[in-house]
Amino acid sequence: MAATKTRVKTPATAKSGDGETERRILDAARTVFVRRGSGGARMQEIAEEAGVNQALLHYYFGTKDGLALAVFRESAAKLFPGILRILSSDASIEARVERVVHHYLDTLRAHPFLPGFVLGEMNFNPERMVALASELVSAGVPDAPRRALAVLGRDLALRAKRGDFRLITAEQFVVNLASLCVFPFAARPMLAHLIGLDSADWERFLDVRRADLPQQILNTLRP
Amino acid sequence: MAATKTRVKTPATAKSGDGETERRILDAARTVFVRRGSGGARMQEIAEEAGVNQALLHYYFGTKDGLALAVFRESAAKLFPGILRILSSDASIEARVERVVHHYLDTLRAHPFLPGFVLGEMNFNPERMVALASELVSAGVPDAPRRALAVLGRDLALRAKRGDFRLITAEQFVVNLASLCVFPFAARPMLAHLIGLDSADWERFLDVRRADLPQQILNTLRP
DNA sequence: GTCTATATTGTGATAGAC
DNA sequence: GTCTATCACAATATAGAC
Repeated sequence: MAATKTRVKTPATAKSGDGETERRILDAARTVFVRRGSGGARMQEIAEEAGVNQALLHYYFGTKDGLALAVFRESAAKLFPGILRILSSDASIEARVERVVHHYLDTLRAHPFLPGFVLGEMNFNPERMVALASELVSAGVPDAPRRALAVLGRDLALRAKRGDFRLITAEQFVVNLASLCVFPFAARPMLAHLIGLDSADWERFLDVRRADLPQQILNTLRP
Repeated sequence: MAATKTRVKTPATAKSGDGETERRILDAARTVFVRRGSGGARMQEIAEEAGVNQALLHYYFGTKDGLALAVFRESAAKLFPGILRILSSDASIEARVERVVHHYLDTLRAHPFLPGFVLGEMNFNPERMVALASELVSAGVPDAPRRALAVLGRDLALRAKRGDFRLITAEQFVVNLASLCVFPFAARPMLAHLIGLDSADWERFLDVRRADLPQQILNTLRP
C-alpha cells in the first residue's frame, strides 16, 4: 500500500467554507472506488487521496456505503441520460446510431474506467440499482428507458415495413449498440493483456472504432 | 448474513479422503465470489456455503487470495479456450461466427454470472490477469490469443480482397463478437432493471439472440 | 482432515479538542 | 470544518486437540 503519494494537498489554506472539500472527497472516492470496487476500497485510502483525514469522510457522507452510493449515482448520471435522449430523439435511425456511438466513445474515452466500475457495482451490489432509477428520473424524464425503447421500436418497425431494415426488437438493437460501445472499455484490461495493446495502440483502436462502428451497426439491420 | 441455509451437508460421512471436500470448498467459493466479488466475499460465508469450518479453507488454499485465484483460474478456463479454438479453426468465417455465438451463449446461459465476475476481477484486481495467461497456455496452445488473431486476420483480409467483405482488423472483429455475446450477461442486472425483464423474458431474449446474432454479425462485414 | 478456540490485524465509525 | 485519538468489532489467519 502507500501509493507513491505525489498528491498536492491544495493550497494549505484550509477552512474551505464552500463545497470544495466535499468535492475533493467525492473525486477521491471516485478514483479509489473505480480502482478497487466498493468492496475493495478502504476509507483510509480515500482520505489520503483527498488529502484530508478519515473522520472527515464520515462528517460529509456518514458511512462508507453512503459515499459509495454518491459515487455510483454520479457515475450512472454520466452514462445513461445522454444516450436515452439521443435514442428517443426524432432524427433518423442512421443519425441516431452515429450520434450514440460518438457520444458513448467520446464520453468513455474521457472516463475509461466507468464501465468496469458500474458493471462491477451492479453485479456485486445489485441493491444499488434502485439509486439508478431515481437518478434517471431526477435527470429529467420519468421512466425514460421504457419510453426510449418504445420510440425506437416504433421507428424500427416502420422502416422494416418499408423494407429498409430487417425486423429487430428495440431491446435487441439497444443491447447491440450498448454492447459494441461499452464492452471494449469494461474488458480493456483483458484485451490489453490478451492481444497486447499498449495505450497508444488503444487510442488508435478507439479511433478506428469511432469511425467504423456506425456503419457496421447499420449493416446489422440490412435485410 | 446467515442465508437460508437449505444446504445438504453431504452424507454426514466425514473424512472424505478423496478430493471431495476441496471440490466442495471451491464450488462454495465460486458461488460466493461470483455473488460478492473477491473484495466483498467473506471467508466465513464461504465456509458456511461449503458446510465446513473456516479453518479448513486455509488448510486447502492457504489464504483468501489463494482461494480467489483458484476460482478465477477455473472461471477463465470456462470462458476463453473454447472460443480461441473455434476462432482459429479452418472452417469458413460464416461457420466460425455461428459456432462462436452458439458456444458463447450456451456456455453463458449455463453460467450466467461468470462474465460479471471475471470482468469485475480484472478491473479491480488486474494482477490476477497473469494467472489468465498461464491458464491459457496450460489449456493447450501457448500464445493462443495472438495466434488466433493472426489466423483470423489472414482469412478476413483474403475475403476482403475477394470483395466478399469490407476490410476490418481481426482485433476489431473479435471485440465485436465478444461484445455482442458477453456484454448482455455482464449487464444483465442493469438490463433487467432498466427495461424490466423477468427471468422468462430473459430466456426468450437469449433465444432470439442466439438465432439472429450470427447473421447480424456477418452483416457487419458486408461491403 | 477436520474441528474449536484464539491470536492478530484491519477497518469502519465515533468522541471530543481545536 | 477539520483534526487526533481511540473504540468496537469484523475478518483473516494460526495453534493445537482430536
